[in-house]
Formats: sequence, structure tokens, C-alpha cells
Amino acid sequence: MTVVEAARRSEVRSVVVDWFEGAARDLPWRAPDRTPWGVLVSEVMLQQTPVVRVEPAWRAWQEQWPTPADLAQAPTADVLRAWGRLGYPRRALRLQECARAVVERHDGVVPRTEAELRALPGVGEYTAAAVLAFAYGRRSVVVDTNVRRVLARAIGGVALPAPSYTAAERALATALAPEDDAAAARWAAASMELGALVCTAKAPRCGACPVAELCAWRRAGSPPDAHAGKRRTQAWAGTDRQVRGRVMAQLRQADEPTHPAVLAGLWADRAQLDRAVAGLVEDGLAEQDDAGRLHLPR
DNA sequence: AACGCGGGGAG
DNA sequence: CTCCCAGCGTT
Repeated sequence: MTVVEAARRSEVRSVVVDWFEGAARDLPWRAPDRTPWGVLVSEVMLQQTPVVRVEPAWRAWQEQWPTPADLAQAPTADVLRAWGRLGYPRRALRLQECARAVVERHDGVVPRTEAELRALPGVGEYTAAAVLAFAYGRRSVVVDTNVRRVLARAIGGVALPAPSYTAAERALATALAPEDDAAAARWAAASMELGALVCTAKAPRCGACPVAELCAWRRAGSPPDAHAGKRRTQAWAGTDRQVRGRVMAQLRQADEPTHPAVLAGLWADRAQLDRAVAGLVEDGLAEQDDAGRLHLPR
């Protein structure tokens, strides 16, 4: 890398962190009274669910189960109902398993090392790094979909990152993370926030971007996405996921176990419905009694 | 590396 | 209508 490029990267970090000082959203999991467990809960909820929908759910959740011990003891049915429509309910299941693991392995205290965090259910590379940075102020390399996009544009000079996370992106992000703990944590939060608020996927607000003058993508003339066409959009209508969603919605609202006849009314394709129900049972999201009635796990 | 997994709001 | 969202675990 040239001296000029190194200086540009350093300048990008600097302007983004400065911008963040005045632009950071006032989110409850950033408040001074937040707990490491609250941060972990927020990160799991934010895996594929937008901030605006997570915020009210997170507040209610923290009120009901403020500590890992609280969640560990809760009836799973209550947990799945509180998860509501956040999507991907397996995350709720893993979050409760995670709470139990924190209680059993770590005396109810969210661990402070990457290896211990990664060993928890539902905690992957991103979430472990996020907890280290945002709960404990430790240096870590936090790369989510926002950061990937910011780096792809500002440093890489392309419209969007590759469809899947690459080793080269991880290396770049690692090289970019400041050495100092607090500085690295600030950079992590700031780069994510820029991607969420300004450097957005579809219609980036370059006019309001602190990086605009330095942005490699802008300097290259804002070329279009080279991966366009290779990106597969997830089908939804008619998929097993849609059927699972319908069944889970029924189980959440039901006070009593759901009869097979009621289930049958949820989806016309019987074979697909049976497959979806079997999948939910397999995943631990539902249980079937002797009469074939379906209910949430206790 | 590729796939399955919810749901809703914005464009 | 299509696209996208603070990803993870499994194959």
C-alpha cells in the first residue's frame, strides 16, 4: 500500500468517528445503564431484524428478563411469544440456550473473551466481536453488513461487497481496526452507523456523507454493482419458511394446543404443511402431544 | 462455499 | 412488485 493510500484510510476512520459523535442514534442498548447481557440480547435480535422493529421488543424483553438467570428459568413458550414477529424464531431458542450456558459456565456473567463468547449458542463471529466492543469496550473486528458496504465503497471502490463475506474483507477490516481498545470500539460503532444511516444499500446519501470526498467508489465515478445478477433474492411466497411462519403465528396466539384440523386450515398443500410442522418439532420450536395437537415448548 | 431460516417497511 | 435488514448453524 502506498503512503498516500495509508493516509487516506486513516483519514476515513477519523472523519467517520468524528461524524459519529454528532450523528449516533440514541438507542437503549447504548445507554449508560445498559448491561453486557442487554447488549448481547440486542445483538441477537438485530441479526437480520431492523433496528426500528427490535427497539420495542428489546425494551419489553429487558423488563421481563433483565438477567441471563431470568431468561434461563422462563418457560420457552413465553420466550417465543415475547419474540413475536421478529423473525427467525430459532434465534429466540438459541438466546435462551445462551442464557442457560452463561449461567452454567460463567456464573451468570457474559464472558469477556472471543473464544468463550463464540462457544455460546447463537453467537457467531459478528456477535462475539460486537459484545466485546459494545459491552466491554474491547478491541475487536466488528464486521456486519453495514461495515462491509462502507469498506467496499470507501476503501474498495466498488458499489457493493461480494455476495458472501470473504477472507480479503476480514483482512482489510482487521488492518483498519485501531489498536487502542476504546478507539477500536468507537470505530466499530461509527462505521456501522454510517452504513445504517448514510452509506445505505440502495440509495446512499452521499450528499450527507463525511467520507464523500475520500470515498474510493465516488472517486471512481460510482460504477454500478459488478455482482448484480449473481445476487439471489430469497423467495418467500409458497416457501417452507412461509408455512413455518404461519404455524408459529398460530401457536403463539393459541391458549390451548392446536388441533390438526386447525393446522390443516393454515396451508392447502398438506405435504408441505406436514414437512413444515416436522421441521418445527425437529428444531424444538413446537411439540406434538399424543392426539397430534401442536403447542409451543414449555 | 452454499443453503435454510421470518417478517415487514421502503422504494 | 423487489430488495434489504447489527447473521448463525449446518451441510
